[in-house]
Amino acid sequence: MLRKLTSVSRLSDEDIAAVRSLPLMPRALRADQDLVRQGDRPSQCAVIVDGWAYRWKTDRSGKRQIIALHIPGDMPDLMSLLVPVSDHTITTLSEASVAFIPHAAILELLRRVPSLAYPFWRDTLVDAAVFREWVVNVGHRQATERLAHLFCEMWARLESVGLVEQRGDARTFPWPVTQSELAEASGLSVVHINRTLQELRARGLIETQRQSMTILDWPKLHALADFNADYLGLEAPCARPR
Amino acid sequence: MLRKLTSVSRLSDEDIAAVRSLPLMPRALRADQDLVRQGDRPSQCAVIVDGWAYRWKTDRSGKRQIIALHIPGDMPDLMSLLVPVSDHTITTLSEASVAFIPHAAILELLRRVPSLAYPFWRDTLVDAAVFREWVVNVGHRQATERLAHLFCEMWARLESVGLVEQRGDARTFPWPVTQSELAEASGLSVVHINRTLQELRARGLIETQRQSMTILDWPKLHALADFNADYLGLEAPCARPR
DNA sequence: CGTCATGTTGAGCGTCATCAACAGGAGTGG
DNA sequence: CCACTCCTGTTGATGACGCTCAACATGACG
Repeated sequence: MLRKLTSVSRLSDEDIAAVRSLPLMPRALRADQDLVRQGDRPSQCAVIVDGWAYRWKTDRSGKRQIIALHIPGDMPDLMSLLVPVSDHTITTLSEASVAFIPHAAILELLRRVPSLAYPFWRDTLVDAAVFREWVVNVGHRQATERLAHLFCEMWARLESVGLVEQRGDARTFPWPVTQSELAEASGLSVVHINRTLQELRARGLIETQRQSMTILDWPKLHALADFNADYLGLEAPCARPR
Repeated sequence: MLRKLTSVSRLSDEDIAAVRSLPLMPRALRADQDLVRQGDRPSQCAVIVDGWAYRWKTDRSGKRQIIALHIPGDMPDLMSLLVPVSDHTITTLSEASVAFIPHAAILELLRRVPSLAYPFWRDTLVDAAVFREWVVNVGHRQATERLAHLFCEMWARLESVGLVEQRGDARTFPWPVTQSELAEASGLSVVHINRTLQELRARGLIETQRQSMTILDWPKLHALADFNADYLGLEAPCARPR
């Protein structure tokens, strides 16, 4: 599982072994548990091994905005290594198993093998690219396109870690996200999410099952969303310097 | 000017000298010139010495979404060091002077002084934090609060590089952003921007001059925006590892 | 069998987009 | 110096997209 960490990030060589040597503190979590709270000063980073998590902020009025969804292989608080105080909360979306790695161990590793900083750094850059795309998404796409884009993104990310299933044209993947969480992630109301999902279903683009989602017509969904996966940095794992 | 690069980023010591030794290729640009285009593979990073720039993406229909505003001291395409292909375009907003630094020189510097990677890395993390806040901003704030938040953010960033002027309660700073650019940055229409600005002026919160803006009532604007500057990582420059 | 979380539907209304027109200033060329 | 154009800001009218409130349906779970 942890191999994803590096393979998703980008190519590496025998320092995969070095990364593997990092001490992992595995932990099983139920849904809706906080990994990191806003204002915390974590002393370790979390790697999601199984299950989903999300990051969110809240405003004065108490309404939440989900700013990122995280799937197995992600290190949602890698930033805590360098930015001491977290500016948001990270919560499990489903049952999840998470491995914690002490900051000290990572820093020590980077001291021994300085060039390993690049893959981690690049991971945070891809993270930032995803945020940029979310700005575009919530900034000026209509509800249907907005959801379509989100589904395309999540499909692409899940696909890169082998968590999708393709049968004919249908692409199925786990989807533990409720409509109200989807509303908080997309900046729409629950009611409107509901109707927009119905529209996407009626147009034959997607299908939802209990805890999973199926994209029935990828070309159309893709076109509707105006989706371009480049920003995910998945296809061109960068030859890292040094 | 370049001292801002490190001072804004975070504390450093005598390797400021090392950073200073980087070869700079200064260039004067007029407004509306592209620094980097979507799809480019830059071989150098840009540091904004004077003037403003912005990053944007466009969708199929041709409408632009501005995803970031950049001010003197920023390195808007630092990411190009590790992510070869740019997923967006960077354009000058005003007349600007920009210094370019070859990737090779930065990589060489980091090879000599590996721990210098941390300040640069942290810079990209703060960048990402700003994107997260933009997601919240365009995701679920109303027009007036959205603009108020943007003004607070830009004030805070400009203040940190000494580009604001305070006379009594009034805080004045350069503002080369037209209303239609503001619309593209905030995901609102030009017309609505215009009316929202009028409202902010009518409520005595801000005042706009030709190329500058004045915050007349910071407490009220701040409260309206629900602004919390923590995410900018300015007050707690992190003691860097190693 | 009740409770709770989630999903679904309807009605009414508000925020904000769109379309259109116009005003003022800056720069340009005659 | 005077059109002229272009860019920016401003205003009005109209309506759509999406929100809110409210009620109800469904399944999971104890």
